[in-house]
Amino acid sequence: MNKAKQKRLEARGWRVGTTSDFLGLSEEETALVKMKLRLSHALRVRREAHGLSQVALAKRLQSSQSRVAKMEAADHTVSLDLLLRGLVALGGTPRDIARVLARKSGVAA
Amino acid sequence: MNKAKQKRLEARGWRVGTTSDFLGLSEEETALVKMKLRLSHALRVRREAHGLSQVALAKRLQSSQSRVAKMEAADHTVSLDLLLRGLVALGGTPRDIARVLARKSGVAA
DNA sequence: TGCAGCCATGTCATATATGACATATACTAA
DNA sequence: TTAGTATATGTCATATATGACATGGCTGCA
Repeated sequence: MNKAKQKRLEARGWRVGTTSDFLGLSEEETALVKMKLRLSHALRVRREAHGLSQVALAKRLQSSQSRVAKMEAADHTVSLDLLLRGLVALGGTPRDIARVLARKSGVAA
Repeated sequence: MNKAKQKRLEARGWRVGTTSDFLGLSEEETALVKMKLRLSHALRVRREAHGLSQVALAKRLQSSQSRVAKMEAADHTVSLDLLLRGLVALGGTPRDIARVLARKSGVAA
């Protein structure tokens, strides 16, 4: 179980341990993981809202299906950069993306 | 003159050409550049607010002075990732950072 | 039974970002 | 002047992220 999955469970209300530092997550690491999870979740929600498959989004991004899958899984090999580019490719504006980052639960569209 | 500097001038009100696509910036590229500029500006503002030199911040980030300088210059060799890590290292929360992304002008603290 | 579309996951060669270093400029104080 | 501090900028070896590919699971449909 890696940190990302760990954090995702918690974000969905599982309250593993004391929410934050179950495994040695520094405060700064948790902030980054939190952002990553929000972005990756929003990516999936929006991709589906657009009726696109991972393959279709990958084409827009000049990337590959496997990478899109990893993006949505908040894989540790995926940068925040790439997630931001993904959201932008789905029509997200800076203001949109700001809302995603600020939101506690990844709401729709 | 690269795209970043181009965009920064414009953000400060220079209105180079027709603001946006003076050089062939796609809409998606401008969104990303916009975010980068807001983050880099916020980084400088906050670093100074904390009374830190670039060297001091670099130490916190386990990076180097030159890289911090490039971060604040929105250099093309700097990722959004690194900028986000920089802001987090200065105490920025996801919500804080969201405000930075949404803001038109990089306000303080 | 296929078979096709969609997604997950692992591997790998290469592209890109990064820290470190050198060096330059600007400003201040002695 | 010289010295010290802060910042800017270019280069480079290496670390990391990326696209591509292979493969497997799952669902629905012929």
